[in-house]
Amino acid sequence: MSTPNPETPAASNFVREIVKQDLQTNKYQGRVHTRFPPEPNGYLHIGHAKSINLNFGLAAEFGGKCNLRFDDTNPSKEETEYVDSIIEDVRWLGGDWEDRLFYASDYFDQLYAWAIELIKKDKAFVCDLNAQQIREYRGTLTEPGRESPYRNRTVAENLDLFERMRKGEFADGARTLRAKVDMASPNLNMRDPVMYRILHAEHHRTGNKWCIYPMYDFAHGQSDSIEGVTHSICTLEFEDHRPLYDWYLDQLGVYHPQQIEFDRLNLTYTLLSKRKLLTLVQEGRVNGWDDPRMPTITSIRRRGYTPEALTNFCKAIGVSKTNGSIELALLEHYVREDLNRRVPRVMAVLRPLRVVIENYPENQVEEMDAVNNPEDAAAGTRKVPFSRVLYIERDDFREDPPKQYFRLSPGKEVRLRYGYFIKCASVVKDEKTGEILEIRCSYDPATRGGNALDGRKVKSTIHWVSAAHAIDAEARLYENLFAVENPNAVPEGQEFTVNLNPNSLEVVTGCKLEPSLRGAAAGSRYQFERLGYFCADPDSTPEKLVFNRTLALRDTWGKIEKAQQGKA
RNA sequence: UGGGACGUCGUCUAACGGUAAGACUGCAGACUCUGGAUCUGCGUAUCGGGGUUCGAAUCCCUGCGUCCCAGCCA
Repeated sequence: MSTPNPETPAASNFVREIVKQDLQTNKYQGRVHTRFPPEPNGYLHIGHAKSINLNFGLAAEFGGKCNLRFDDTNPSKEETEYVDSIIEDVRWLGGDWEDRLFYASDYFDQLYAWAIELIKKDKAFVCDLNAQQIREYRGTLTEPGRESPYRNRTVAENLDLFERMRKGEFADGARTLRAKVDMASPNLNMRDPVMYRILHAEHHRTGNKWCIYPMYDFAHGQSDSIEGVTHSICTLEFEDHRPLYDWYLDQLGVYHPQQIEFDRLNLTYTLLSKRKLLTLVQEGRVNGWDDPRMPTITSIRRRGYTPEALTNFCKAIGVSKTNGSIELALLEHYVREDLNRRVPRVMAVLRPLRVVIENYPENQVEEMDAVNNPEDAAAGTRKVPFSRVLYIERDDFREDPPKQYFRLSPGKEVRLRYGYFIKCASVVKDEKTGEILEIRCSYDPATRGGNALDGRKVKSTIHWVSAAHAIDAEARLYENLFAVENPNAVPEGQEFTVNLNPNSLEVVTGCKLEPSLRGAAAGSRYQFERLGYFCADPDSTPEKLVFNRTLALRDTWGKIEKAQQGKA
């Protein structure tokens, strides 16, 4: 995994305890072998990061191995596009599968042979019931199912029919191969589950070689077995499948890994369902799978989150079997923690307000020294040009300041970061609209660099950019994609999209950046001082930089102001 | 109403028969050339009821609540 925060202790969890115990009892001859088994039918999201961290993390911690295996048993949903993105994402998160990149489809021949073996053992049969009929025969949660009328075919007949299924003699859905387990089992998965279905579809890897494809249950455990997996870790909803996982392996008499289930990740204000995320993409609610508002790994990367932050987050949330929901704030905490100590600071003005310093010489430019990262002395300093006309944040000036507002207002003095102390003398407004066009200030030459030799204090330090030297940019500011804590809670008869936050994206143009940002490479991360963490977007061009706001800084004033407005 | 699983601060996780701990959030304060960062302090929890035990979050019984399962999806 990516290097975790050294201060973050590797939290224990029940899966880790099982692995430790198995090591102690030498259950697998000292081996630890896990796997991450995504289905290539969508993009990976932050929930998968938890699983990746668990599986690869366990292998790394105990000197074991972790495979990357695509669970590609359903050709109708799976695509190479997804395979490629998944490989990229797992790698970005730090997962190292070495040379062990596998596909369930690698095992189709072996799986087919095993199916024949089960037929010969009279443990499987070809069933002519259609989907609807199978459902009816299955019974319900409270009533047992009935046996298929085709259950007692002879081994020879089954062998023949299965062979003809494989040869393509039958239409999709016409027949299935089913396991003979127990139609009266209280566990629906054991009521003669389908092993193979007929699907005349091109597979992304095996092409048209097959027209029958194994079901997940008949493929997963055996794939684990073939790969020598010791601990097959999956999510809670597969708990009911474990008896079947075990049954197939036992009937086949092959090496038997153990399946362990843990709770999938839930995050507040976030949806982690592939189906619903697909809907958002298809309906154009977001701008694709990598829209920075999405919880996909590719989006998170584009937005500026780091793999290290994700790893620390995954370590912190732990692994259990409790179904709960992690507060988004926790994720954001780990992102800020990581970005704070590694990312260079820079000055940028999102919504510019022109400031003219009346007593500053017309054509003078001074190069001010600015610290790149106060958390990292090795990051050094840079020069920032200062001149008579600057931009400051509109929000940093109030003509009529509310209580506790420390920033610039008429007659008040503030410090320009690394610049000078300035005092607001007057306000220039548009006569018609009343809009503030610019403010006129005076500076104190004795405060160069922001230091007052006389020990004078100001209540506030604000950021600025020299107008003549500024670079134009666009900033994309994000809020939660969903307006409610639990986007899955949908009012009767409505779509989950009603929970979408209409303000999740705000595009701000005309932003002014300090010149050191010129040519910033896509993916490079910065802290725009006092505003937040930003990441250069691939949409950037040499003419116009585009930045995504990864996350805002903690905003104490914003809180105070909100509270004040709440009272008023 | 069948089966499987799970209930510990607001949230997540720990405590493995022996003082209920940590992180996040929240609130208050200190410090600060980012109202950032950092530091300090405060607060709130064992689902209910019975039992076993010197002692129970932990073991037993019982009730309640939540989640998952009736795809030829994974």
